[in-house]
Amino acid sequence: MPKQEEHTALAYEPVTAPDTDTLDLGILDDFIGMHLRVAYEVAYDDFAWRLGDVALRPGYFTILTLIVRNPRISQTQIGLASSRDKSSITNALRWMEDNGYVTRLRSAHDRRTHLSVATDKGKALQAEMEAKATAHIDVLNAAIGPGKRDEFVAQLKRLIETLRQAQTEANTEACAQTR
Amino acid sequence: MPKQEEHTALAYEPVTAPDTDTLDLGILDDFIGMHLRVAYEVAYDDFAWRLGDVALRPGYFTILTLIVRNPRISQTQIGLASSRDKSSITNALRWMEDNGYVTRLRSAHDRRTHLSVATDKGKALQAEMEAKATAHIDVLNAAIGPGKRDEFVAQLKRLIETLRQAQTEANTEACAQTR
DNA sequence: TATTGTTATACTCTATAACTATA
DNA sequence: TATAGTTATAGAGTATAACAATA
Repeated sequence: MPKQEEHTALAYEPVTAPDTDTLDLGILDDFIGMHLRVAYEVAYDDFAWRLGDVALRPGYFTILTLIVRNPRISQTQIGLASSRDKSSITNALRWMEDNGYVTRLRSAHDRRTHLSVATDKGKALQAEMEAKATAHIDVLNAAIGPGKRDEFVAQLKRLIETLRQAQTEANTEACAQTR
Repeated sequence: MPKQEEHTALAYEPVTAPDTDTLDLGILDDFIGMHLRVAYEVAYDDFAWRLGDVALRPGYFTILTLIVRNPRISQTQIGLASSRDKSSITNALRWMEDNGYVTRLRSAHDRRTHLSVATDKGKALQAEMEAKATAHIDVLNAAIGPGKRDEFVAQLKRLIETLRQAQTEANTEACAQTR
């Protein structure tokens, strides 16, 4: 028995595939989640492509920008502002420190917190990335439509807020029922 | 030397973190890529939560829907329509076949292509998922704004199209320069 | 030569849980 | 007890590249 047959029971019938150009997407055309995934992917790839030689990965731009604009920001704050868990911040921050983009201090008021500050090299890198981010955003804005950027971003934010609230409420209910 | 100091040169100075509520996001507020990532995440989580007991993962909904609405669709066609590589389709399809949701035939016209058809069980599952997807989409639409759904989706699609074209053109140029 | 699907492998991004040190 | 950050680990989702069968 050929290995392939282990998982597939192929019938050899005179059948043909539907026409690729007229596939019926049904509900998928309105299924925002799919479009969000693909949009995120192409946006990520475009920014990564524009960064080119610049060493940082796209995801690190967010973190470095937060540090440059908010000296002595803590890692918990970075996580909150970038919607990532603190454990996801640690690796990025270590890489930035190892490569001389960031220095970490320790708060005198609470010796648990590590406060990040950008070095001159870090500030220069952030400026370089921000210039490429601006070009990237310009292309996105053109695609979204002239003057439509603000509303589009507002819609994305409202989407995020609403779903987070719905989740929080669902959790609260689940807890209440356990009691 | 404490292990921690291998990577961090902490200075013990009297410094404090900035105020969490007034962090300066700078360009990040307009950085659509970040919002797209988070929006995708919360949308994915919301749909996964709504699916609950239903066995399929959110990503499989797209594939199963394509098969139900386009009987005898090929795996390459599924990949194209869902913006995924054919190798990513294989695993999903094997799982669906192993669990009796899908049957695969082979085209008589081109014996390389495997054509997928949903079983009754598969159709029932797709209907169940689609009902939950509808509720999910309703919440998203409310957040986006009444009557704004179509434009929002159109913007996402245009964004995807534009960036893909830009990438294609860049590749073409790169090839031309190699000659 | 090109294409369909399979396989093995690996990568990115991210989270969870257990831990240390501080509070 | 609770919080900040670290670490080890794992998971989801996806792609790349080499391959066999077929065109």
